[in-house]
Amino acid sequence: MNTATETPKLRLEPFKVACSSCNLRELCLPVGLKRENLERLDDLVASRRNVARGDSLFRAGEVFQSLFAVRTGFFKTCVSSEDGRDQVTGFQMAGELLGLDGISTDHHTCDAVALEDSQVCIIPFDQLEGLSREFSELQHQFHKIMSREIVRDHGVMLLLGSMRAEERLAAFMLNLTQRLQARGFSASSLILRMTREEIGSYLGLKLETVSRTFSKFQDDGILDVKQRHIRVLDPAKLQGLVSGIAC
Amino acid sequence: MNTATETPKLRLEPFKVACSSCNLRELCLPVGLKRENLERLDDLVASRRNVARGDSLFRAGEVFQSLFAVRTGFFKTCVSSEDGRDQVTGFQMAGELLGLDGISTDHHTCDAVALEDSQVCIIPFDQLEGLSREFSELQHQFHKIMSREIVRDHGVMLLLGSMRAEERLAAFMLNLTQRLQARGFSASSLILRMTREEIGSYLGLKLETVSRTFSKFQDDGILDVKQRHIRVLDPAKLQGLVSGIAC
DNA sequence: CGCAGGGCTTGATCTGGCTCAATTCATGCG
DNA sequence: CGCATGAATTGAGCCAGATCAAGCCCTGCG
Repeated sequence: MNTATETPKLRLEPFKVACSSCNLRELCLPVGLKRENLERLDDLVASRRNVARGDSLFRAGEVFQSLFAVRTGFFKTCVSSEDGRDQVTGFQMAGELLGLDGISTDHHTCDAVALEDSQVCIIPFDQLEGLSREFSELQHQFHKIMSREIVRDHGVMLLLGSMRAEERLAAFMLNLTQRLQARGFSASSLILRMTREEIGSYLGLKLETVSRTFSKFQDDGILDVKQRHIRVLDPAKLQGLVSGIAC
Repeated sequence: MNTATETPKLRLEPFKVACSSCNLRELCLPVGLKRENLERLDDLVASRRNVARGDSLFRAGEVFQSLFAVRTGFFKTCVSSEDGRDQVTGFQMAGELLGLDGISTDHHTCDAVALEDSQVCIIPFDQLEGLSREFSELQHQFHKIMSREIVRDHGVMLLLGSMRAEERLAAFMLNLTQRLQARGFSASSLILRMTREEIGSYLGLKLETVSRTFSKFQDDGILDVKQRHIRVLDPAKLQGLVSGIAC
């Protein structure tokens, strides 16, 4: 059926993508690993899992066994309180790790939900601990990743604890574009994978406030907003808002 | 001068407190360590540092070299944004670790300030990584501690993102009493080491709101508040507020 | 194609927590 | 001891963002 568009096979490509040849290796767990140790990591991170949009990768309460590295797609994580309140704690894109919260009690403490069809690499945690006892670079990189998550969380606390709606959304958009840029995407044009309500939950705002603030940024010539299609027209003004300039 | 109250010296006590004989070892880094490995940890955590009330243990921007375990006293950590906004990200008491944020960039990203005269154990981080490559129990316990910090941060995000002032203060008081209780203190009577402003910063509220909410809890018979002396009269009502009951 | 339903926008109104301000209280210091 | 100073309380008024409500847009499905 597909013969007309058959791709040329110049060399034998491994069917699965290994860490050692993954284009995310400079963002993900393998950072700083030597060639030979990278191959040991390949053995460990041997399997992958597809998660369809809307499905959850894991849920709070489930037993924790593995970390997951996002290969493609986009996730949100959310915690919920006893009385059903829900809080989005983060959005994860390619190269970012999911499941770190589960180490503390051997059970996941949040839900991870795919916001588009996604694929993750499965990293069995006991094996990761084993390998990181052998390679100090892997050990250190893993510690850095956990620490980075803590630092990120502190930043979100600062945002939630002391910023106004406009500043929160500006900080959010800036963070998103920076992370997309680090992955080779345009810093000025993007498609939001999450709803206004999910953004609102993350930023401690109601969806109407998020929507209104987007509209205001549009009026101010900072963004061009067409539903989930966003164009950043004036990144300097966004930065200014976050820094408290243009109060 | 003190001869009348001289304590009997039945056996030779080491002058310094070692991890292996520390009464916090069930809360701190040594959890799960075997006897013989504990002694290796003693060598690593060999020195301590006194921090007077109001002084900082470290500041954002300083080079990160060591973690610190609170031995006695009480700390706050706070991050600040470019424009000088300040956010308290946590309060730390005996047995809790400070400095985890520094691993990610080799520089501290927050200030740690003693809220009363305190003493910390110094844990050189490269040595900790070395030892945790030898002992998987130490490695795992350290990972659990980092993960627990992430889980705690997510809880704070939930609080900041979706709770009302009363619920926030109730959650805060409950958390504080539980941690004090785990350390052998009364769960019903405590002295706050921080100001209303610091509580407010942590909870995303203004100091006046914190003060008013304390007064309301007093009126409702939930707490007895005399400045920084707090008596918990009705822990069930506190719990109810957090759980969204008694709306 | 038409319609259902979820997501988004926008308007009107309300309110919890903020701001500003005045006192009181506790503590440490000359 | 008395005073200075920072911390806490309390009141009055206000406003950013929540809530309630209506309508629009886009997508997918029968």
